[in-house]
Amino acid sequence: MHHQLKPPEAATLPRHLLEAHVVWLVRQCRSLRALRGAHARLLRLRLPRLTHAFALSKLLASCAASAPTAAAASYARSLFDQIPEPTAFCYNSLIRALATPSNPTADAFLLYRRMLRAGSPSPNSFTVAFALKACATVPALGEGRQLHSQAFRQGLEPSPYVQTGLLNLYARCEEVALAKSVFDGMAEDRNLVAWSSMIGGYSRVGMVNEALDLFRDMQAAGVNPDEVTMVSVISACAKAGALDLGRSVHAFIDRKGITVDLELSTALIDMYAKCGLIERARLVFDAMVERDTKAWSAMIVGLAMHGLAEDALAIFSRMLQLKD
DNA sequence: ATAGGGTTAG
Repeated sequence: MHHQLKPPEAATLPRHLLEAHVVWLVRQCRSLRALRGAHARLLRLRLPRLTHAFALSKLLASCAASAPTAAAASYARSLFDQIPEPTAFCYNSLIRALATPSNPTADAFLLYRRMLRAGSPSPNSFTVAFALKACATVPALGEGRQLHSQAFRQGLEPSPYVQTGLLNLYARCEEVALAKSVFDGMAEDRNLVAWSSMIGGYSRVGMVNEALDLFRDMQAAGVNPDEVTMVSVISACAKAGALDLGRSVHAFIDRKGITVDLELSTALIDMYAKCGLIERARLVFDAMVERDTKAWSAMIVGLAMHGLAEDALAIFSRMLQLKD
């Protein structure tokens, strides 16, 4: 009954009901295409001006929360441009949507700067957190450092989302000393994301002992690792070529009931291959319910490293067959 | 009025 709302009815309904309808309609959308469809239907309702702005904001936020693609970014920009007086919420959503891997220029950062220059609306912790994420995606260390000092000046630095955003930015930029100083400053607020990000940073630069020590500290601090944490821990074992350790970490994963998802399976394949247990790598690969290009590649590269060229080519053919 | 951090191969 909700979806049968017609323009003549829309004009007579109270605003909160129209807004509820907008929320309901946007929440149904599972894809950009669906979002565009909802947009078209909302336009036909000829909503009052304020409700229309509300609808555009909701569409924009949903677009920003969808898969970070170039298409989502450009649709988000077009939505933003239709909003007469964008609020901080709108800016935040667009900054979030612009943080795509296919958007190598720091557009999100430029928009943040434009917001600052205009003087209004004022950025909040969401703005900084999304902008930091964009800088981490690029990655853009210089822009991220500017965000850091501005966040400090605006008193937004204490937000845990800003903290983890900074930590992650530095970790992704391989600035482990900077990442560590943010991490140390978090003291009481160190949550799962902060621990995972810091462990990931150490693992990325090959500081495997630091990564593994931190993994132990994390457990001592009573924070339970999840599958994302374990990807970095397994990757540290792979880089160290530490088979015994890798096996015991794998046993830990099973014992704790941590989900071995696509990413963790790929990390395990890589670890077993690098540590010399290609058959265990193959077992993990065979047990996977879905495989992406990285999973196939980890298996193929692993077999190739072990001199199993024919097996590698056989897997490659299987991969090609499944593609079409 | 509405929203949010972390993951892997070569």
